[in-house]
Amino acid sequence: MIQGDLDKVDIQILKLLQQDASFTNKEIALKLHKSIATVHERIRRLKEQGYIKKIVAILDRKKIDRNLIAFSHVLLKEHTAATLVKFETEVSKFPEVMECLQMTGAHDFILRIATRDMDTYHEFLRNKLATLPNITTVQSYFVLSEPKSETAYPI
Amino acid sequence: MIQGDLDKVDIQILKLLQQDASFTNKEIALKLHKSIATVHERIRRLKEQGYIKKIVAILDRKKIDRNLIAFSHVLLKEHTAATLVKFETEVSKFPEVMECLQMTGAHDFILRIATRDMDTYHEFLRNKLATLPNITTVQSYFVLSEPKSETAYPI
DNA sequence: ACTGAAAGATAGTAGGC
DNA sequence: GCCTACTATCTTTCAGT
Repeated sequence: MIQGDLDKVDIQILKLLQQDASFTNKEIALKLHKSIATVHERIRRLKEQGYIKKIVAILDRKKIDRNLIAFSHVLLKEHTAATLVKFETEVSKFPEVMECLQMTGAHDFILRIATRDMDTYHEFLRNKLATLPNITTVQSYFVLSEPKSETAYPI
Repeated sequence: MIQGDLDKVDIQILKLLQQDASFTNKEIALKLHKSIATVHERIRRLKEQGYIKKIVAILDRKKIDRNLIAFSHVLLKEHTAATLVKFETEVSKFPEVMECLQMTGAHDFILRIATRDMDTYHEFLRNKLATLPNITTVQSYFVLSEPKSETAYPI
């Protein structure tokens, strides 16, 4: 199944809404040379069918005092199904963990951790992450700069 | 400066909009026990002052046929200012590159690459990424599963 | 700062092509 | 699948506290 049953107009709508979901139906209708009702119906369907998962606000993390982003590469001791699920469940409960990704290769999981600063990260590591059972190692890398940061998928 | 000049109500609004930006002012006003006009004015200010950078639609990547997410760890030959900027600029032009992060530690950059499948990634690597000057090595890791995936910062 | 109410714009619905 | 037209709801503004 390639691109489900999306036509050109659907793709254009998704492209626009990925960039800016505060476009009105009227604005989109103008850009795509369709009526407002058509655009409305398309978007309703794209939401209903799950192409659009949610509409969210993206904040400026520096302004809300989340200056440090860490990528923590985690290696576990065992890889039983139960161990993996347990780790995923527990680590997902920490609000500092924005992403938990199970990976191929040298590490089991990559975590994206947002904290105020290095001290706060250190605290998180010692008092939260490192207390989980079954962890072998955690290697921490930190974001120096973000030349590109997109939520939009190429379509 | 801790949390700029945001009060409790601002924080609550940001929390809500990070989770779901399609809440109406009325819904937010009800939740926070404020008037619609107050909520409206708060949100206007939060946008104007840059706390809210943008409102976007988050798509289901599997539905739009972006099944493979790769993290590509890139090491450059030189680290002159010109070299770094050149790399950042060029790599940011590729639509497959959703994120380009300069990192501390063993690698210079981590790239988040979204492609249809392994073949498409391989193609991207050979024909696009690996053609950039000054690259020493690219190590590719792939996402097996996403137990947690959030755009919302903890606040 | 916050509020209620008015005015204007938008989302959402219905019926027909 | 697309449209026009209508209604409900929401955003936005503003005078008043």
